[in-house]
Parts: sequence; C-alpha cells; structure tokens
Amino acid sequence: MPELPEVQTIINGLNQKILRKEIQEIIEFRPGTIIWQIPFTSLGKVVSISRRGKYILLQTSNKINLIIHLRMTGKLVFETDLSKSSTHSRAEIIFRDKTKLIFNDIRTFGKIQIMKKDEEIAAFQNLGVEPLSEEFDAKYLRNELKNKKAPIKNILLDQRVLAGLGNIYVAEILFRCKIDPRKQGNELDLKQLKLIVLHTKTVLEEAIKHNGTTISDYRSVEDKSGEFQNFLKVYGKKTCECGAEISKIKQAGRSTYFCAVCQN
DNA sequence: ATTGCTTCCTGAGCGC
DNA sequence: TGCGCTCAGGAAGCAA
Repeated sequence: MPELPEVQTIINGLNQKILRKEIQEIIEFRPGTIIWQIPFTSLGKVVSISRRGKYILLQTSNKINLIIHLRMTGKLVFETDLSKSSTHSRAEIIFRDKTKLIFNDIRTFGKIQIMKKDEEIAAFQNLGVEPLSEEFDAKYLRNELKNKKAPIKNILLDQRVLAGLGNIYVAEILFRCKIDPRKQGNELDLKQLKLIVLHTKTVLEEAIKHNGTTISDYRSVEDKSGEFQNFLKVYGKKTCECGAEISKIKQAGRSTYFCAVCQN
C-alpha cells in the first residue's frame, strides 16, 4: 500500500520518535515476519533512519541494518504504552526506554530483514534511481525505455527502473502528463519523457507535503491519515474534470484508471 | 532480456 | 443475515 510519499512520511515520523533509542528486544508474533540474516546479536541504538524506494532503512550503532518493507498493508505505529497491541501486530521493536514500534500488517506481506551494515548495498542493488534525485531525468528515462515495448504504466511500476512509485501515483502522474497508460515505452517522444520526469517529481513532492495518500490502510507513525487523497484526479474516480467518464482497465493484473479523452 | 502470469494473505464490499 | 465472489495501494518467482 504505501508508496514513496507514504514511506517518506513514515521516515519523517520515525526520525521524530525513535532516533537514538536503544533497541532492547525484537519480538516476532507471526513467524516469517522477521528475517535474521545474521546470528542473533545485540543491535544497539538507532543511529539513522532513511528511505530507498519503498524500503525503510534503520541503521544501528552496532553496524546492523534493519530493512523494513511494508508491502500492501504494513504499518509502523509508535507506542508509549508497552501493554498496547492489536490483532494484526506481527512484530514489535522494544526500546530500552519502555517505548516500542509496532509492526502491524493485515495481509502479512511485509517483512523486516536484519543484516550486517555491509549487506545494505546487496539488498538495494536491483532498485532503479530515486525519482526525486537529479539522476532521474529525461536522458535516463530515454535510455531505460528505448527497448521496452511494455505499456508505460507497467514500466513506471517496475522498481528496477524507478524506485518508489506504485499504482496510485503512476495513475496520477500519467494523467498530469496527458499520456495514455497503454502507450508503449519506446513510442514516447522526448517531450513526453520530460513531462513524465516533471510530473513525477511534482506529484511526489506535493504528496509528501500532504503526508501521503490514505485510501484505506495507510497511516503515519502517529496513526494519522494522509491528505493527498483529496488531490487525486483519476485514481478511484468516476468522472474526469473534463466531464468524460474515467476508464478502468487491467494492466499487469492491476487496475489502471485514466481518462481516454485527456490522455492519448 | 523482456513480458506477463501466479502467488503470498486477510478483509471489505457487493449481489443474491 | 449470510454466502460466495471479486477486489485491494506490492513484488518475487517462474515460464514463455
């Protein structure tokens, strides 16, 4: 569920709440949630919290990385009452100061990997560029798309090309570019590639400013909803602002919303 | 190499 | 009220 802006909002919250706290214990309620890639060891203090694509990276003073992926329904909720829990709590990170971070996940696709610091690169090596970085420009996109016949929608969802976009933001970005999501990657012209780069950055920045998009499950670390759902133009909509009906089709097994009048 | 199909799992919403 | 069906924001693994 969470895409880049939601993950970024969570990171911002975590930086307020758990930076410099010492990890006392990690409890796994549902087997398979925590993946220990090293023998069990003391983790130390949380020294940095950052994001790569949709992954959350916690680094500790003992040179250990915790890499968290929330997938569809994962949430991280900061809690000061150690006795509080919920039906979908899959794991908890308990801090020495008697606070905790609950990993809540209805559909159980989310994971927490624990590994040595040096293995961080391996975990991220298949990810494409960060959409908000300078590396992501029309030249990069042109190179990525030149041999691809897949629909542009599918390509933008591919984390190996661009790390962080999901179904909602791809729909919104293509709408703002007025590009048909079914268009083949290699058929787009330079002007269109520039539009994709521009709108990817502006949509993501706007969404981060509004603390992400809450359609159903997503919540911040403080269990608050985002607000960007109020600014969506096509995703989940029936009617376009031009008055035409929004089309809903399946691409790569996922629903795609677009306006056949505005996007072509 | 690229593309698309299936799968993991739970819950909400719909029609009957 | 309840049953069965479809759908859901992700991505790895596999086959063609």
